[in-house]
Amino acid sequence: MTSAEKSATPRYQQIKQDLLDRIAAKEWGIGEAIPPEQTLARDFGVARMTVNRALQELTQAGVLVRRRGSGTYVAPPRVHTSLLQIRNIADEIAERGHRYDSALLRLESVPASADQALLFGIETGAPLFRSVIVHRENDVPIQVEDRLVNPEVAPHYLAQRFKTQTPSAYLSMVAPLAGAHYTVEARLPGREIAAHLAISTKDPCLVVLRTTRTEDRVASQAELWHPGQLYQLTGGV
Amino acid sequence: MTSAEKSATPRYQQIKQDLLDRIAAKEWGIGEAIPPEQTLARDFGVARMTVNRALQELTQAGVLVRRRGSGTYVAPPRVHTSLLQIRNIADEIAERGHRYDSALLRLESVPASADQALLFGIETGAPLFRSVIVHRENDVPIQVEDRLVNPEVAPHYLAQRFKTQTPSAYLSMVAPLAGAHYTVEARLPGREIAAHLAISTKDPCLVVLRTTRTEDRVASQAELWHPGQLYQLTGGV
DNA sequence: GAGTGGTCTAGACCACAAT
DNA sequence: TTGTGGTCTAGACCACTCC
Repeated sequence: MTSAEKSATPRYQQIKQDLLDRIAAKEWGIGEAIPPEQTLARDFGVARMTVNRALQELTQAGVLVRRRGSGTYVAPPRVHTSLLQIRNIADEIAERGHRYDSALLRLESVPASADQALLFGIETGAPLFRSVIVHRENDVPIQVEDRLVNPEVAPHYLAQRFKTQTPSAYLSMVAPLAGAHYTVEARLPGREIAAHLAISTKDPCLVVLRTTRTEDRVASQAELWHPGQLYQLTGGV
Repeated sequence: MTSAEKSATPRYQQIKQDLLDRIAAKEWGIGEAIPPEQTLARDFGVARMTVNRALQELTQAGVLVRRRGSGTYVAPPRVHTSLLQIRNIADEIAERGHRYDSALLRLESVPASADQALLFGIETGAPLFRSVIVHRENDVPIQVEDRLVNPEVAPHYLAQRFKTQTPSAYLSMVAPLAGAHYTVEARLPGREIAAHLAISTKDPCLVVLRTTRTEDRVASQAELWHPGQLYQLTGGV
């Protein structure tokens, strides 16, 4: 290798990314075989074990399917249970034939706490954008969305008004989102959330914590608070 | 290598299992360091890369935490479930390296209400089987499972004891399950559920309502109650 | 039999943490 | 400086699939 250059990202990561890009570009269709390890190793100029690691991880992630003695294939897109298909709340309400509206309660820049800094990969105290919005269905509050946004991903976030477009729609417009991670739990609301939802602090809420990422960093973290009785996540297999 | 013996399971898998067992046996406590790769490689009599793979996978599974330059540590227990899969709670707990046990609280035949009759496609007042089980992880109640079962699908349901096999495992054994439907909501537990979960009636619970079907009818409907703070559903895209 | 993935080796150099 | 994990190499043998 002539190169003295140090790439920050390991070789197998680069290979994963390259393969992901080429799959996204439909270089290989669903169910189609990608080149064997030997070939990829030669093409990328690495040892077979390095390609193997990239392929193993993509397989574990459900992107590829491997069959010993046969080959490596592009996996069919995973059908996310609709439990996961947490949709744009405005669309969802419109689909029910109801009236949707929202109110922007906060839109500000806040210094990152240590935890937040770690999550977003920025320095503690560095600015993060924050929006708090209440979403209503037929005038009934149905979700309070408390969102932190990475300024590097959406530098003009604070200039939005979020009347015609939800933050999540805006974000997916300005930055291609590569993935999301969810947690769902039951919690009691604080005073402020309870007030916005027009419920008591003793009424249980369904809280969806959602982290979205672009290719290389965390774009946004949202806490979605719903009255437990009014809101349900549903899905099937 | 003198050995001609073929172990069906690969070496790194055996190493993973061995480490899981030793963690379960509290050979190393939470946050404590396990021996470095070098040492493990010597002890197991394998190359460092083989130990490395075992440790990588346990790290990815959340069992270990690794810090470059420092060491490998036993991760704090997670209490998570994938939204994506219908998993057996016993397996899930075992996978975390924890101790699972359960208690059968009720096992009876009940007359179907009108709603239930409609759901199961039987006549109102016709018998339905019902079981109530509390599932525990390291002696902490983590789920109360209140389940109704279609007697036509599992006629011998009441003869089970559900000690070594959960109802869901039993059902998928006696009847091929064709699909499932979920609802998740936040609710306050009634007196009985709260007692079984050892929480207060004011503590919010995450309730998963799950209906499973065979090819042609509803096999079972379950209410799975979890303490809101202890239990989270997680998923990603 | 040829080609594929699954696993394993015995080294190596590096970045980073602890000291 | 020493020890740790992170990565990579250039081979190897095997089980399996496909022809």
